[in-house]
Amino acid sequence: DATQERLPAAVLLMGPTASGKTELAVELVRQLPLDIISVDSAMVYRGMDIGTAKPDAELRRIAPHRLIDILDPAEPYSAGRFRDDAIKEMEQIHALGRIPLLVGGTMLYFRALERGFSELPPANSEVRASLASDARQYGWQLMHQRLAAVDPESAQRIHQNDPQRIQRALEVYEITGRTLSELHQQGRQAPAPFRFVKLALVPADRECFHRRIEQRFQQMLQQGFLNEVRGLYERGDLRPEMTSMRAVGYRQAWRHLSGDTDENTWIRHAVVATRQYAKRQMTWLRGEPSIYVLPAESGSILEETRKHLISRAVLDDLGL
RNA sequence: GGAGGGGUUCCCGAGUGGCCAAAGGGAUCAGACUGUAAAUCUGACGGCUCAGCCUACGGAGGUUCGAAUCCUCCCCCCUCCA
Repeated sequence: DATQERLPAAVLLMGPTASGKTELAVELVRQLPLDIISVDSAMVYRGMDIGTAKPDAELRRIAPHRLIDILDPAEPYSAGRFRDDAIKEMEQIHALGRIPLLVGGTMLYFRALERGFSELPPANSEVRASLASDARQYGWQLMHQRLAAVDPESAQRIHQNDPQRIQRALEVYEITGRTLSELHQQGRQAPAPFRFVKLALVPADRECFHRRIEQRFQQMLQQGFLNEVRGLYERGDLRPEMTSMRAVGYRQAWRHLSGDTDENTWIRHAVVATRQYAKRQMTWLRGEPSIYVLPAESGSILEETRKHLISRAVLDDLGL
């Protein structure tokens, strides 16, 4: 832990959607030598602004966000790529004599940064396509059995109704000739070479929070969210199964635009999906070790956060 | 006024004498999470002093060993005819 202490600090600000992360981050940046890196699997996409609650141009002039708008929605992104990108950005920020502030809600990305992954091959679209086509023919139950034959350990861990994970496990085996469980046993990448100070914005009152989610969605609609998605829809090259178009809100709007749902229905579904997403994020947060929890509704969050950062000696390595 | 259809657990909706605290779906809650993660999946889901008991299928009675299911009356909703 002594070596750990010598590492430069990096601040992680986590929290479910609609908990006020961006606001807090921007305020912190105004007062402290922090530079923001976004930890968000949807904000990476250009042209997905309203539905991702991306900070607007003015906010970003005051508080630049890295890893926002780095991809076209037709391109895939992944946790692995995020890890590489984020470490690069963190090192750059450190080299400038500043401290990285990683803000977002994509919990797997935080996890990837802190704990790393095992040596696994990245996604391979051909292999995935061929597995998907097998699955269409035989059903995922049989695919799960196929997995059990080569990698019983993973098959036991992965539920037979979980197509995404079955596919991934089979993909890894097909590409490497080695099983996922075998590769897991060989350990993980090193954590990013930083000392993480973790903050979480967690809503204390669930009912209030749900109301807030609903209101925020209504706001997005007023800002023209549906038109934003219509623009993407009409490009013609995007498809609903792309990672970008599977994002909450976009997915439901897409279905509406293709005529599957009426206005009331898609809006209702989008709000529900947002709540459910937020709940999953909070499940991650509860299990997160050594995290400093701030009730999202509290009025003095900013002050409290500052004090905590100072007490954790975040600013010490800059000699502040 | 007449002829039909209907009122089921938070919502939608199946159930037509016992196997019904009641299919299925949704919501909600809880959980999992190693390169798709705003994804994908799992569990719980009337209450309790929990191998049992209590409350519950619009209301009140009745038939029956036994009713969400059958009968009577009442209340409410929908469609059509007048």
